[in-house]
Amino acid sequence: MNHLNSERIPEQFNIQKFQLDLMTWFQREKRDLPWRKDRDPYKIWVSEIMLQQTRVDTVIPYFNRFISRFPTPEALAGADEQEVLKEWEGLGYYSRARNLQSAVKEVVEKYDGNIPDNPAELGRLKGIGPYTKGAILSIAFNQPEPAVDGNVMRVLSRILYVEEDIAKASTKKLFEKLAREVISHDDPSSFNQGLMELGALICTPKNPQCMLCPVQEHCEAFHAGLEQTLPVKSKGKKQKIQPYYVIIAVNDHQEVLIEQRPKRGLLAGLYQFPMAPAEKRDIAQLKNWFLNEYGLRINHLELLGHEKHVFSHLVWEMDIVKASLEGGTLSLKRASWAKEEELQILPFPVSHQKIMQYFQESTP
DNA sequence: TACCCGTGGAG
DNA sequence: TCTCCAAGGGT
Repeated sequence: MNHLNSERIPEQFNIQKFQLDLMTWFQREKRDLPWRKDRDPYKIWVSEIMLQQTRVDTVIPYFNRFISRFPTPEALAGADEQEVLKEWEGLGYYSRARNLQSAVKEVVEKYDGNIPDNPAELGRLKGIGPYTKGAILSIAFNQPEPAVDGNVMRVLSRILYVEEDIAKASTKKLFEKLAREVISHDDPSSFNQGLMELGALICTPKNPQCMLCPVQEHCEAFHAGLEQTLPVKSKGKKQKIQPYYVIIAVNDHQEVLIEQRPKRGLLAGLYQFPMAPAEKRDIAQLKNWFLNEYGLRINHLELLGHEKHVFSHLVWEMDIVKASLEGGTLSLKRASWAKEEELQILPFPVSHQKIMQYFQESTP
């Protein structure tokens, strides 16, 4: 059905020399990163989860704080989930944090705190997919397992002239086969990290620095003058726009109304200010909606401003309104009143940290 | 398979 | 301002 692996490797491709050139360059040029100070599998694991779809510069401070707070699998396993989410606040893709803690708990319970060093057990842990499994096995345990991420697909697509669409999920399997063929068995850690480091520093998506490339002589795309056209990557679809009213409701004690988001889905388990879908909803309907949802009567509404927040797959257009409530004790539902100090302890998504600014500026 | 799931930086 | 993204995984 599909071609044999060897058909994808050019006849004249010198695997040994390629490995040597790549790893020699990596040893000389590798960045001094916090998770490269030792080979603690736990730290490698945490770093790999944080680095998923996230830039190195963004991760560094989060990694340092996280490891300082949870230095061992036992420390993370014993922490409150809310505390873990607070450490993850602002990093995005929050299910990573939940899955990481869940998997670490399993490691502590089933493996006495020792991270598994085999593909089967490691790959069964929550949040560890094919890439992360290979990264941990190669970097922490020096096993010759492929770790194919976006960097590796881009680099190998150019080196070996692969024209398959790297945006398709099925294409990753092809690159895993190719990586398995060219990986160094002497130093799988340096080889895999070298491939990724090359993708991050030299073989970049736009304007690759071929003149500085340590494996230029091995690169099919460069020889063809087509390094700019590879890899082939189809475009994603546009984000859907969602309009909302975000309500800042303050009581007589200068407490503000907040709620926890559902345990599943977008921003799961994080806190937020009440949000009303604004689709075809006027002020009267908004007051009615608020009464139904929270059991509180709005007296007057004041528009404080507008914020746009862009997610990977959707956009929130938020009108921020301050609600003055009718006096007296009413039957509060669903949400709760929070003091200023609680807002600092609970995890909020960045979109609602923006709202928090409005609250703090409106109440001296 | 296609879609869901965040954020901030670069050009 | 707009587009593309950055060391993916879950469902």
